[in-house]
Amino acid sequence: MKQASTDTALQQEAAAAEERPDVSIKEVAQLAGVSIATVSRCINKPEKVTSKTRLKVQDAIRQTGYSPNTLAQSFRRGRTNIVMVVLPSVGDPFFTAVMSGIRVAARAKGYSVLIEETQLNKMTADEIGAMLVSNQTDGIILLASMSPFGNEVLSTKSKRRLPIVIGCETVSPELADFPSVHIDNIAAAKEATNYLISQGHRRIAMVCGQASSLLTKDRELGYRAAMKQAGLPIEEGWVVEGDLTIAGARKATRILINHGNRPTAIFCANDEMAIGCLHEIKSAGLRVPRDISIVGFDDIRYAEVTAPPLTTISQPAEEIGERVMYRLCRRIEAGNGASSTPEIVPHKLVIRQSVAKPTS
Amino acid sequence: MKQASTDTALQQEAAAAEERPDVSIKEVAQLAGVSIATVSRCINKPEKVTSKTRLKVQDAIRQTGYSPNTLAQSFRRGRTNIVMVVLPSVGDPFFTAVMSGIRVAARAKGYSVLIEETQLNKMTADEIGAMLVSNQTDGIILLASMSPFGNEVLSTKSKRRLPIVIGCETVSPELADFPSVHIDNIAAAKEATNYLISQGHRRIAMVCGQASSLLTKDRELGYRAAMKQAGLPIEEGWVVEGDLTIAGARKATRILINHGNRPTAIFCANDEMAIGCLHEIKSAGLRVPRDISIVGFDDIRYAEVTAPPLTTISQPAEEIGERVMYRLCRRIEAGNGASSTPEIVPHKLVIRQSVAKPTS
DNA sequence: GTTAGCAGGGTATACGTTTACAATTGCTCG
DNA sequence: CGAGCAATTGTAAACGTATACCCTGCTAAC
Repeated sequence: MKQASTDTALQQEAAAAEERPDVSIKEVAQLAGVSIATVSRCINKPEKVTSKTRLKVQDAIRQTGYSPNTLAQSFRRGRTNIVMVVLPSVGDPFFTAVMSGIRVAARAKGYSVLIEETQLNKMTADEIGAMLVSNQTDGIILLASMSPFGNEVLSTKSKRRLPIVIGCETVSPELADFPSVHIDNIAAAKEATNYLISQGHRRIAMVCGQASSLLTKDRELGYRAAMKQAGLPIEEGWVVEGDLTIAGARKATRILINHGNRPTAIFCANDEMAIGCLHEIKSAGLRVPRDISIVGFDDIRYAEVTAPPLTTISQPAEEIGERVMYRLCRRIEAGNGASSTPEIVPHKLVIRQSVAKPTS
Repeated sequence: MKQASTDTALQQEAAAAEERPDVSIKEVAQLAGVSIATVSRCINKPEKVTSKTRLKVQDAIRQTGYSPNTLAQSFRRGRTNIVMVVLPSVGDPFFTAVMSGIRVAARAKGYSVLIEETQLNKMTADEIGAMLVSNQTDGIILLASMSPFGNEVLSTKSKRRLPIVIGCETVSPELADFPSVHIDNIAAAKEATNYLISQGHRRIAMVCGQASSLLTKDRELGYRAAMKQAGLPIEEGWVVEGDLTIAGARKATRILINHGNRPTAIFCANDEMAIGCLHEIKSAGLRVPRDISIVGFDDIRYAEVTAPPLTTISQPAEEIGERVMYRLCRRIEAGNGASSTPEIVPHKLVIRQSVAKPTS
């Protein structure tokens, strides 16, 4: 009896010291008078355990303030419940929208998400490799093209059976065995360009992204296809490269404004650049859309609050995020058995006020 | 000899099967003809090993395509080299700028970063707790106030010695033992308000953030202080709550526009809302700054491309991010011994064109 | 030539969990 | 009442790494 009361005191003490950093399953087992296996089962497969012992164990857990050591669990189970998403830049509102979608799906499935940027501090292929190799993650979502780093990195990981899915980015043929979800960038860019053409524009320029970005490369392809189809020439110097940022686009736009044969419309590979473009045109004392029309791409949330509001291609960003995350989950659960057909989601041309009929 | 050549063949095969998922340190040791301890030392403390054996081991590593199991390492060492950052929303350009700073510091220090949002799907206190408890991280950076969830969560973790630092957010007294880095929000808001007053405004309203956000609460405090100091009244209904989003601000602004005693200037608790405010005013057929002046807060990169460009308070976002990450590192390395004095970084009023003298 | 010192490498244990397998208990049914 | 079976619990091994400790052999100082 005396002994028992001492025990109780000790328990109280343990309870007071709540959340000591070092309570392990062992102490819980001891306190509950069961084996560690039983404690483990109580937590992971409660149905495998008598309600009586379960109660004992739950009490002990409460008293010790025990919570399982996630590191040990990850180690033992071989999974971390963390997924990595690789994107060009967290600053781009479009990608953050996709991230939102990813995140809600991740939460639903019990995953945390680790974010890596490729754009920031231009990573080397080695760094990318190192990044992918550190198996702290159960899978990877690529929102950024890895092609600048060589796709071998990917196939290597693929061999290692680390699930990878691709979002937004068009998938190059050699990566066809990765699931992907994205819009039809070529068709969308074509649609944007055709809209300008339908408004009477003939001198249409483009501010595209870096060559390294497949995604924007596709948009350039769509633009060129539309121009060709309409029998319109693309003058030397009408396709200039921004770097997907406002500043880059301003520089690019200045070139277009000073072009001997100034375009009456500019198609930008994303809205971020369209905003830069818009601002640069206004800074030059020209007016949008009267002097130059602009079409953007992505329909970020700032697109409708610019002056004038931006005509642009809208992508279902959150939806892409959710879908891509679910695809990844399927890959994690079912292995390479899970389907790898690309999932094409619909885009939409959103007409606002940055396009008018040309005056010249 | 024959045996040897067979071995070689096997090695080649292993090399071909590069990156098999299951090469462990054991196989490397066997191939190199040393113990696993030596292999481990070669990797972690190369100076503790003869260059001859080091070479042997490195060869073996190359041939097997071995890379250490990060999960096992984390488990053994008790650290993951992952830090978590908790912020209200990844969509806000200000926070993504802070994230950039965090990320460069993290990269420099060899950390990955895990992101959690509080705003998205309103988390419950329990969820927050669970989030913090999963010890997959070596430390936490809080860019969002935890006060809506009760600060006990934090003190609990603190007891567990999980390093926590606070960024951007003003630190409430009971959390004073956490290091923090932020601007003086009250002073900055005062400065913004005083600028409006100096331009002749007397009817100044404010669009503030949710009550749950200490950060924006401080800005409201600064605004009120400046008004009081200038002897200006704050009419009933002049302080309206946005939710830090464009949409929320538009709703709030509509109320202000329709106020019986319409303000001639509006101070917004962040730029995101200032953009919404700006747009709503223009939608109502009024002009900025002629009819209503606007001052924002944060100086996000869109602030200079609005029409008119936004007068706002600039924070050194990237710098805050870097500093806060370094503070966290010090906490991780030195424990609670590391200093916990708040680090105040300078803000700056950036005058653009959204403020004019009042006409009425 | 002997020994202290030391550096390099091996042996073996521990980290906290999960789980296959063994052992025990309790129960049912003949 | 005992055999057999199912349900429950215990035992112990394993995951891959890092490291404390020990052993070996070499060098240098006397």
